[in-house]
Amino acid sequence: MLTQSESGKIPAPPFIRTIERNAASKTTDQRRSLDEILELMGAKIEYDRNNEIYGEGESAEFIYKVVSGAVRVYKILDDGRRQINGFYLPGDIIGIEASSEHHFSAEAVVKSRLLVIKRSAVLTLAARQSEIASELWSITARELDHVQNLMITLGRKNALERVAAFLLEMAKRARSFTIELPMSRQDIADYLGLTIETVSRTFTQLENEQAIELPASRRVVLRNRNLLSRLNA
Amino acid sequence: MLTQSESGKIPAPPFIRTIERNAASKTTDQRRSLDEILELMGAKIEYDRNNEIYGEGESAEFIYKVVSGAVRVYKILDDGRRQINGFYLPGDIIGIEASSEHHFSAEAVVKSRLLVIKRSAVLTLAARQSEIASELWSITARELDHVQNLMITLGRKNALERVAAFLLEMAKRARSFTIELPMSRQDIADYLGLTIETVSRTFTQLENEQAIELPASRRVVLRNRNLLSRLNA
DNA sequence: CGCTCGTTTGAGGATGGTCAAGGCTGGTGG
DNA sequence: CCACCAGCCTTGACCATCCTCAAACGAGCG
Repeated sequence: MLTQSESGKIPAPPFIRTIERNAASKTTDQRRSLDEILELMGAKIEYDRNNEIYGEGESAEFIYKVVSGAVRVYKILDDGRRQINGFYLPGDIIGIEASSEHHFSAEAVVKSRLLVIKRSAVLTLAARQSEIASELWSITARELDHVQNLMITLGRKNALERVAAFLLEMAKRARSFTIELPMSRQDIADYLGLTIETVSRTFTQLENEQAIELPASRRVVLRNRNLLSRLNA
Repeated sequence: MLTQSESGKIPAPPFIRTIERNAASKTTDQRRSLDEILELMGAKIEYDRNNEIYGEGESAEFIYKVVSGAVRVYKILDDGRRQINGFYLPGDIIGIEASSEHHFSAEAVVKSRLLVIKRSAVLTLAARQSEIASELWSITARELDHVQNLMITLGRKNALERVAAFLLEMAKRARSFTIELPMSRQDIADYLGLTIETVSRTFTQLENEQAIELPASRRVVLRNRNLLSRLNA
C-alpha cells in the first residue's frame, strides 16, 4: 500500500499517477457493481491522524472509500466555530459531490487507510451504466437522510438527547454494545452542537444513571439501551 | 386545472388516473430535459393552506414541482416538537427520494398549485437516459447542500445569526430586498430551532438596529444587507 | 518520574425558553 | 360601514439550560 507524504493534502504526484493508471485500465471491463469498480480503479492511501483528505472549495477530483480508521467531514466558520457533518467509518464513501467542487473539508480522525478513485472515471461509467448512476444517487440520498436526522437533533433536542442519539448511532455502526470511539470529546461536541464540557458532563450523567459504563474515556458500554432510546425521542 | 378534494391528502382517484394517463402517453417521446418531461407527464393540483401533500412513511408514489405558493417539509417528534427542513417555492421539486418511501412530511404553507408526476415513470426514463438520472441526482445533491448549510446554522449559530441567515436565504430566493413571507413566525421558529417568541424578539431587534424594516409582520425590507451578511458568519 | 494532551469538575453568567398578557389585523356578519 | 372575533404576533418577567472561564485530574509516553 502507498503511504501519503506527511506534508499533507491529497495524493502527491506519484499516487495520482497510480490512481489514473488504475482508472484508465479497468474501464473496459464488463458490468460490475460500484463496489467492485471502486476496488479495481482505486489506490489505497494512508492518512495520518488529523491530516486533511480534501478541503472546502477544492475541485472534487477524487472520491474516497474508508478502508480503516475514521474520517470527519466538517465546515469551519470565519471565527473558528466548527460544525462536523458526520463521521465516516470503514465501508463509507465520501467526496461524492454532484457539483465539481467540495463544499466541506475532510480529515482523518485517526490514522486511516482510504481507497482513492478518480471521480471522472466513475462519472463516465455512470453515464453508460444506469445501475452505477443509481448507486451514486443512493449514496447521496443516504447522506441526505443522515444529515436530515442530524438536523432534527441540532434543532430540537437537548444535550442529553443529543448525546443519546450519538451513542445509539455509534452503537448501530459498531453492531455492538461496546463502542470504541475514535474521536475526541471536542469532535463529539462539534458534531452535536455542544461544548466539550457539556458533552463530558452528559457522559458522566449517563454513567451515573446506569445508562452507560465508561471503562475508559473513549470506550462506552451501553448498559440500558431502552433508556437511551427513550431519550432519542 | 384540477382542484384537490378538501378532505386532504394526496391526489384523489380521478387525479391519479389523469396523472397515470399523462405518464403513460408521453414516455415514447424523444429526448427532453427533466423540466420538459415533468411538464408533459404531470397534472396540476391545488392544495389548500395547511393541507398535507405527503406524509412521513408513505410510499413515494409521486414527485412534485411547486408551481405557485409555498410548501414546508418537516418531521415531528413523538412529543410534538417539529423541525422544518426547508421551504419550497415555485420551481422547486420535492418528494424525490432515492428510497421507496417518504422520510418526511410535506404541507402547503399557503394555497399552492403543484405539478404532480408519477415517480415510477420518471425513474424508468432515468434508467434509459443518463442525463435525466444525472438531473435527479443533482436535485438530491442540491437538497443535501441546503440541509448541510442549515445544519451549521442549527449547530453553531445564535438566534440573531439564525434569523439573519433565514432573511438572506429568503431575499436570495425572492431576488429582491423586499420579502413577502408566506410562513408564520411558528414556521420560522421550527425551521431555525428557536421559539416563536425568540424569532419575534429578534425581528424587533433587527428593526431597531435598522437592519430591516417591518411594514407588516409578513413583509420584510432589507435595509442593511452588510450588517446581515456579517451576522451570517 | 514527570510532561502533555485530553478529559472532568466546579462556579458563575448569558442566551434563549416558558408562561402570561396584551395588541394588531383581516375576515365575517349585522 | 362598523363591530366583533379569531388567529397571529409582540412584549414582559422570570427561569432553565447550556456556555464560559478556571482549575484539577489522569492516562499514555518519553
